[in-house]
Amino acid sequence: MVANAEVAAKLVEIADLLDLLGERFKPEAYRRAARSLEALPEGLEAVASRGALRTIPGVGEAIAAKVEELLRSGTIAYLDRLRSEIPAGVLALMRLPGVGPKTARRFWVELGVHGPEELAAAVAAGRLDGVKGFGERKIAQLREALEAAAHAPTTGRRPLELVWPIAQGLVTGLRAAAPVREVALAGSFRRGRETVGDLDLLVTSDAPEEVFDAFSRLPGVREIRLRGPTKETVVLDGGLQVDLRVVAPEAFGAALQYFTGSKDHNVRLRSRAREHGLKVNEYGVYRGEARIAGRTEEEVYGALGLALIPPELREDRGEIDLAARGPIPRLVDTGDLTEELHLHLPPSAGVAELERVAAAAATLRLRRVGVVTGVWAGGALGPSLPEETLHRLRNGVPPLAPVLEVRGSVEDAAAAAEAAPGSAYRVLAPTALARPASPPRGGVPVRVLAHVGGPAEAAGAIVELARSLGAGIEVGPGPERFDPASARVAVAAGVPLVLPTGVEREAGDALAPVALLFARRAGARPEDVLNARPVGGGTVRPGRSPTGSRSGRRRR
DNA sequence: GCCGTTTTCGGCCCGACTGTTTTCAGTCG
Repeated sequence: MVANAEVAAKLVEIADLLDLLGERFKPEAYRRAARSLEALPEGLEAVASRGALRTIPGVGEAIAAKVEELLRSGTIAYLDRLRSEIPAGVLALMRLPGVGPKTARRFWVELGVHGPEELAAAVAAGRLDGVKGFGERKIAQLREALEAAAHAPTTGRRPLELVWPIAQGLVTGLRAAAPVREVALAGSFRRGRETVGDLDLLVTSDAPEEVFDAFSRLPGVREIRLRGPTKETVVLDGGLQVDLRVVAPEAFGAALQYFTGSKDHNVRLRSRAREHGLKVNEYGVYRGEARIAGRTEEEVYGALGLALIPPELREDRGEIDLAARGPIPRLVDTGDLTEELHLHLPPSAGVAELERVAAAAATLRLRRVGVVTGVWAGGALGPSLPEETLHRLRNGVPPLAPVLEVRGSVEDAAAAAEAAPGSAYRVLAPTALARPASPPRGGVPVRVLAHVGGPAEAAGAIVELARSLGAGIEVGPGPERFDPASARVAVAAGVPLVLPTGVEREAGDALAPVALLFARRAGARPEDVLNARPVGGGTVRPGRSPTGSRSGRRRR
C-alpha cells in the first residue's frame, strides 16, 4: 500500500526537478496535482482500481499514468530519468531561502557545485566574489542561509492547534500595541488546514510604520526578515514565520480574500474575472480602471457574480461553481452547538468546579453538558471524581449530567450501561473496530460517540462502523479524532459529526475552535452535527442512509 | 501538463520585496 502523501511527494520532486530544467508551466501542474492527492479522503489505490484517477482535479492523462505506474511498480521511470540528469544536492540548494531554481542551476552549471556543503566551501573559498549577480549582501545572505540549514532542521508545517494560541497572542498584542483598526488572520490558518506553514496577518491602519515598529517589538519576535512600505516579515522564537500586511480600509476585503487563498482558489477566481472582463488583485475588483469592489469579501465575490464562499471551502474543489449557482448552505458555527457530549474534569475537581462549568455552559447557552463520572475499561469501573462532587452531580447541577465513558466494544458498552444505569455511554472505537460490532441492546439510554482517528484511507471503514452503531464521530485535532478529509467522508455518508464545545477550556485553548474549522472544512451544516441538534432525541438511529443531495456531494 | 459557460489550442494570478542592475531578474507568497 502506497500512501497518498508518498505519491504526492514524488510529484513534488518531479516539479522541483522540472523547475531546475527551466520548464515554465509543468512544475505548477505537478504541484497542483500533488496538492489534490494530499487532500484526497480516499486511498489512491482504491481510486485507481475503479479507474477514477483522472477525476482528481489537476490529474490528467500523463500524471494519471505516472501515478498508476508508481502504484504498480513502485517507481516512475520519468522521475528516475530526471534524477539521473540532476544531482540530488542541487534540489537541496534550491530549498535554501533566497535560492530559487535559476540560482541553484547557476551554482550547479557555472560553479560545478552539487550541494549545500560544496556551496559552503565555495563561499568560504571566495569563489563567488566577483561573480555576476552576487554582491556582498547576497553572499552574506547565502552564508547565513547555509549556516541555518546546517544547524536547524528545516521548519516544516506545524499542526494548527499548536499555532492557534501563538496566532491569538499576536492579534491581541497587535491590537494593544499598535494603531490598528481591523486585524485579521488569513492564509491556511483561516482556511482551517490541519497544518500551517506560516502566519498571515492583515491589518488596516493609517500609520503602517508605527504598526511595523510595534509588531517588531512584540514578545517572541526573533528577527525581521524583510520590511517594505506595506509588508513586514518576521520570524518568531520557535522559527514560525509571520507576514504582516497593512492595507487601506477600502481594500480590506480584497486583501483578506487574496491572502486567505488558497492559491488554486484564487487562480480560478481570476480566470473567472477575466471571463467577465474584470481584474482581481489584492486591492479590489476592477473593470478597466474603475474599482468596483474591495471593502468586504462579500463585495468581492458579489462583483464576480458569486455568493460569499466560507474560507474553509476555498480549495478549488468545485466551490466556485457552487457559489455561482446560489448561496452556499450555511456551515455549522459555534452558536449552533447545544450540547457537550463528554467532558473530562480533573480527578480532584470539587463542587466549585461543577458550578464553574455550569456557568460556562450558561454563557455558551448549552442545554446539556455530559460530565464523565467514570471510565469503564476491561470490565471494571474506574473512579474519576471525588465522592462529594459525584454526589452533587447526581443530585442535579443543571445543565450538567453524568456520563459514563466506555473503552471497548459495543458489548462492553451494553454491560457497562447495565452495571451503571442512567448514564449514557460512548465507545472508544479503536477497540470497537478490533471486534465485530453489533447494535446496542435495547432499552438502554445511549449515545454513541466514536472517538477515533486514523489515516484518511481508513475513514470509509470507520464511517461504516459508526453508521452501523448509530454513532456520531468526533472531529478535531489529534490522532483520536477525524481530520477534515475524513470528516468529509462522514458528512457525505450522512454520519453525524460531534464537536467539542470548549466549555471546560481556558481561553486560548485550541481544541474547540480548531474542531469547528475542521467540521466546516468538511462542509458540515448544523444538521450534520450531532450535538448541534435539539436536545431530547437521545439516540441516533442506526443505519441512516445518505440523502442524495447532501452538502458533502457538492465537492467531488 | 492541465484545462474549457467565448477555447481541444493557447493560455496558465499578480504584486511586493530584494539586490544589483542603470531598467530588471529572481524569489516569494
